[in-house]
Formats: sequence, structure tokens, C-alpha cells
Amino acid sequence: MGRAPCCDKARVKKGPWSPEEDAQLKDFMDKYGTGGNWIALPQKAGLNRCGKSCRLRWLNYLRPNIKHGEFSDEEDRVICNLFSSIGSRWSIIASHLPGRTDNDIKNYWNTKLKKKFLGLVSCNSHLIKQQPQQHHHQPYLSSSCQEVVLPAGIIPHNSSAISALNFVSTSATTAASHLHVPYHYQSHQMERNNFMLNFGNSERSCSSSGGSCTPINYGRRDLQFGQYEYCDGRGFDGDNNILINAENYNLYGGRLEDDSSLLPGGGGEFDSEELRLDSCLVGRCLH
DNA sequence: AAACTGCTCAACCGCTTTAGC
DNA sequence: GGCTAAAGCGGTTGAGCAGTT
Repeated sequence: MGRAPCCDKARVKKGPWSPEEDAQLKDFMDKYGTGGNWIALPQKAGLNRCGKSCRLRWLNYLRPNIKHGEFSDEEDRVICNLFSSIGSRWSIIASHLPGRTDNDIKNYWNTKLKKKFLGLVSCNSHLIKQQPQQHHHQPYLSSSCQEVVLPAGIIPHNSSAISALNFVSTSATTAASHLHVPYHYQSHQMERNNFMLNFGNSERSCSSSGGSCTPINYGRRDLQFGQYEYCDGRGFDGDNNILINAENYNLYGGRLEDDSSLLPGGGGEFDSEELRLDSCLVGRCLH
């Protein structure tokens, strides 16, 4: 037995909304709101439409403060940041962009933004293969690498994000002052997706509530974490790895599971502490 | 001018989640 | 805890438009 339809589809109007229908719905919503029931709304409002259709029309087009038109660079950056960290959770992404709807963002990503950033990756791909051998205690910075930066310096953590982005590049290295990336989640995802990570010159910075800034140096532990554990000893030499350099972003909370030795001071939880990474490398083995 | 192609985006479909009982 | 209906959500579709041949 199939699912009961939400309305009598044969009797309700489908397709584009007319200005009269828009006015009718808007007028009703202004006066009464949804009344907690979208299914019953069309009848009350005198609309020959499915309740779901009314809801969609209201949310995506008629409700107040909807922003239409071009997306700004800042909005682009936010979308890429979030997509690379949470994937196609459009409603969540939309919640970070006031006035934008999930539908808008989804369409924008699928038609424009994805191509834009994938194009950048392909343009910069030659840079990726030119990373010189470097001493592993140092951050892997180079002038050429400056152009190959994951949006906001965060790590794709699901397959859809990775396949779609495949390391999108942007010149925005200073963005992402407040990323919320659970530490333990990163490490697990990297293992699953064969990512590498190296933190260099990390330090703990002021928490959002204020307080002193205590530097932390991860030293060799970074190497275990990034290179040897997850990349089979290949190193960041450009042979098989994409290197991505991100600067000045913050991680909040989380903890490293299963290997507390990686933590400065022997382990434990970061909880609400804010970690500031002065430089960070993220890469992916291509084999 | 007509046919074709590619792009955009509003709207739909159907699955999942949530809320109420 | 189980059931049901509604709401939420993300993938997909297709009409309309612009640009190209």
C-alpha cells in the first residue's frame, strides 16, 4: 500500500503561480498565518492549490525579507565553506544566509557556483604538483600554494562534498574566523576518505569569552596525525598529494578519540576551548 | 526568421523527520 | 513505544528565456 497523497492531485492546480494567487496567499498569510496547518490552508484561503505547493511558494518567494538577485562574494564563500563541511544540507546553509532560501542556494550552487570553483581548481592544478619537499616540522607554505586553498580552510567530510568540490580553490585565506569543526570528526573523516592533515605552529587563542592566549606547539605529533597515520608515509611532496594551505582559522570543541597522545598535554577534551591554527595543511592522496 | 542549444530557477515529487496522540 | 499525519527537505523536472547557428 502506497503513501496517501497529501491532496487530490487531479483537482488542484499545478504549475507557475499567477499574480492573483500570490496576492491571495500573501493576503491570507498576513492576516492569519498558517494556522499551524499547511494542508488545510488552501481551502481556507480559497486557493485551488496543494498545501505543499502553498508552503513552498510562501517560503521561497512570498514571505517577507526574501532576498533575490546576485549572490555576493561573501555569500559565495559561506556557501562553499558550509558545503565543504556539511554537504548538500541546503536548509542549514540557508540558515546562515539571511533572506536566502534553500531552494535558491541549491539552484545557485548547481548552476553557477559549483562550476565556478571547479574551474578554479582545474586552473590551479599545475600549482599542486609543484610543492617542494619540506621539513615536516614546518608549516607547508609556499607562494604558489597560496592560491590553492580550500574555502575557509576546512576539510570536506563527506563523499558528496568531496566529489562535487574535489578541493575547490579560492583566494580567501583570511575568512572563516569562526568555523565549528569538531576535532575528532575531522580525524575520523580523514581516515575514511584518505585525507591528510598537518597542523603547524598551532596555538590556542583567546576564547570567545575572552581570556589569555596560550601558545601551543604540537611538534612531532602533527606529523603522526597527518602524514604517517593517514597517508602511508608518502609525505607532502606533491607526488601523490594535493596540498592545501589555509591560514588563520579557528576550531571549536571536539576531541581526538582513540589517540590521546596526539593532544598537547596528553589528551582530554577541548570542549569550548578555541584552537587557533596559524597555518594548516590539508591534503588528499590521489592513489 | 526559424531551429536548436544551453541555462536558469520555480515548482514538483517522494522520502525522511517530527509532532501529536 | 507505535502509529499517523503534517512538515521538512533535497533531488529532479520542465517551462521559459537568451544566445547561437
